[in-house]
Amino acid sequence: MDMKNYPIKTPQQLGAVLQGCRKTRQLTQAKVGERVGLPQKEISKLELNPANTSLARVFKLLAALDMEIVVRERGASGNPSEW
Amino acid sequence: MDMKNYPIKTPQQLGAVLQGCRKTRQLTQAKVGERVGLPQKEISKLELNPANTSLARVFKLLAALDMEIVVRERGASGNPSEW
DNA sequence: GCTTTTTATCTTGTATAAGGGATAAAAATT
DNA sequence: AATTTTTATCCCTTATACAAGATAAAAAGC
Repeated sequence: MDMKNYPIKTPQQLGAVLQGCRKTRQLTQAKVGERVGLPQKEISKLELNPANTSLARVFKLLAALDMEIVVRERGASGNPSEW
Repeated sequence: MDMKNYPIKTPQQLGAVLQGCRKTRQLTQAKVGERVGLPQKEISKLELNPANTSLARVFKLLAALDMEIVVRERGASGNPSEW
């Protein structure tokens, strides 16, 4: 399952995708944490249980991974139900 | 400027896009708040100053607007520098 | 199997977001 | 321009995310 262009509807899905991106880049939680100024445990929490983490934090992580997001209507191309 | 497929790199950009989606649907902050079980003022804050709002809240709002997000590498198609 | 690395989970203290309630300010409608 | 609707901003209390520090648990490497 490709992480790319995967439609995300829940915090947990986002956490999983961020974890995938980090692994793709061969980075440890500690390394990423350094980049964004967070302790390793916070990266862990963000990947596993991100529901209550702040947007600021998420966007910092996205930047560190050279990623961005796009908002679109549900059911647009890439929807699993069409795969 | 079209909200659709607009690359988002900051919480504020996301807030603005969410506001745009809401207006497109002709919904007031109060109406949207009803849908997601939040008072109007919280919607206001989320649109204007979303940095410290939680993912859970954002995804609730996305659902109420029938939207989803996608994560992708920066500089992918749709990047303003290519427009 | 043992060691090292990586990730997950505790505790405690502190800062701040959330939410009710109220209201000011701004925009829209007539 | 007056009224109604919509949005932004106060106060106050409560709940909880955050952070540091420590450590357990799991994975990877030898």
